[in-house]
Amino acid sequence: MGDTSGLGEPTLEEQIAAYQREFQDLDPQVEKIVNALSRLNRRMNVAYGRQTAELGITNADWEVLKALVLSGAPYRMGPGDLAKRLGLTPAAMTHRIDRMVTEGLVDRERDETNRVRVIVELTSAGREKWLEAMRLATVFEEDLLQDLAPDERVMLGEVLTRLLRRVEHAQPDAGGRLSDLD
Amino acid sequence: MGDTSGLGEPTLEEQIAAYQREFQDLDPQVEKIVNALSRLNRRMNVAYGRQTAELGITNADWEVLKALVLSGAPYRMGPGDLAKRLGLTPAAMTHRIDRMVTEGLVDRERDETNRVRVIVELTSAGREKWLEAMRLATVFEEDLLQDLAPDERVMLGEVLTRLLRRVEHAQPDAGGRLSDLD
DNA sequence: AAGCTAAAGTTCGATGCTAAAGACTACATA
DNA sequence: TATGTAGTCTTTAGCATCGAACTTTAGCTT
Repeated sequence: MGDTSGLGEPTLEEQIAAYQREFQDLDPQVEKIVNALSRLNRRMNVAYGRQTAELGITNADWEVLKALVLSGAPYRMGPGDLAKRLGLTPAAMTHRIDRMVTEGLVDRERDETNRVRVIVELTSAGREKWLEAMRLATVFEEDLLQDLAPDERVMLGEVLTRLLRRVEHAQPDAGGRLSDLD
Repeated sequence: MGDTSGLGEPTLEEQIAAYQREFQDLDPQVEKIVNALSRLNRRMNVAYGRQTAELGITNADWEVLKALVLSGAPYRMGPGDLAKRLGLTPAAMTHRIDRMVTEGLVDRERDETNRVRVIVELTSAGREKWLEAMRLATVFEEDLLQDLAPDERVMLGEVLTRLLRRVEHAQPDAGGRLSDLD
């Protein structure tokens, strides 16, 4: 008992209560924050996934496009750098690029100055896809934060970056195999 | 150039600047919050992954143990319910349970009252693993929030649950195939 | 009671990932 | 110039996942 919707997921409050029932020495305030962060992130990823699907690409594609665009003009990176940036193995990057080349989102060519290197370059179609995805994403994000007053937004941003600084300092960029960048 | 550490990841500030450079009509405040949320979550998952690895289990195992424990004594669920709870297909659940049975974390038996059903039950070893994982997790979580004053914690919890309520109301539990529960 | 329908779980084929091995290129050194 | 060495990408083998087909069981319907 206690499950609100069928079995999909208990409410956050129910879940915290269950944690307290099964584990002593638990700070409900901490658990509330941490679990809300996780859930929020999952919901955001679901939303992004819907939007990219709507555009005919995958979240995986979107990540690559994002990395290329954010690298700045002329929107070129090597597969190895892309892999590091996205937290993938180079092997996975090879296949991902294979697919994206056939989809026309990026071009792959050999670096003529160093023929062991490969250059992945954003196509104009790829850049356009990224822009469309960004338009959808920003609408969703603005809607998500709609209920927050301006000063709450400032405060939230400040607190989150403080947490981030703490955890990034603690684990100074260990090759985190847990994708889902930014 | 702007990249702080090799290529692993730009700082949050650098990234926001890149977004603004490549995309007009962007609210940096919103983007800061959203990107901080994503990064924070990824770092947390990396940390949890290290801890579970330390205990000789995977994050996948941990999710299943969590669902079983939080379901309350006698810590039994069907594979289908577990799959819904974790956002997996029943097929994936079958294999995951196979592995966890051989690891001694759960037992699998047929339901005698309805022989098409299967019951997955937490073993005492499984419960003990979950408790150990929780001990590690709570230490990490408390450390993460260490710099937050009590009133900041209250505020953060309140704001996050407000965001969560908004997004959960918007997508009322669509079978989000994006794992990483709670 | 026989057969239909729905539900639960497993099996099958394909995809994407990792880790490790392999192939190729550039650069340094002798 | 020959060769070792490091770096970059690709290939291979193994594993987890998904979507869909399949098997088994329970409960209805007639």
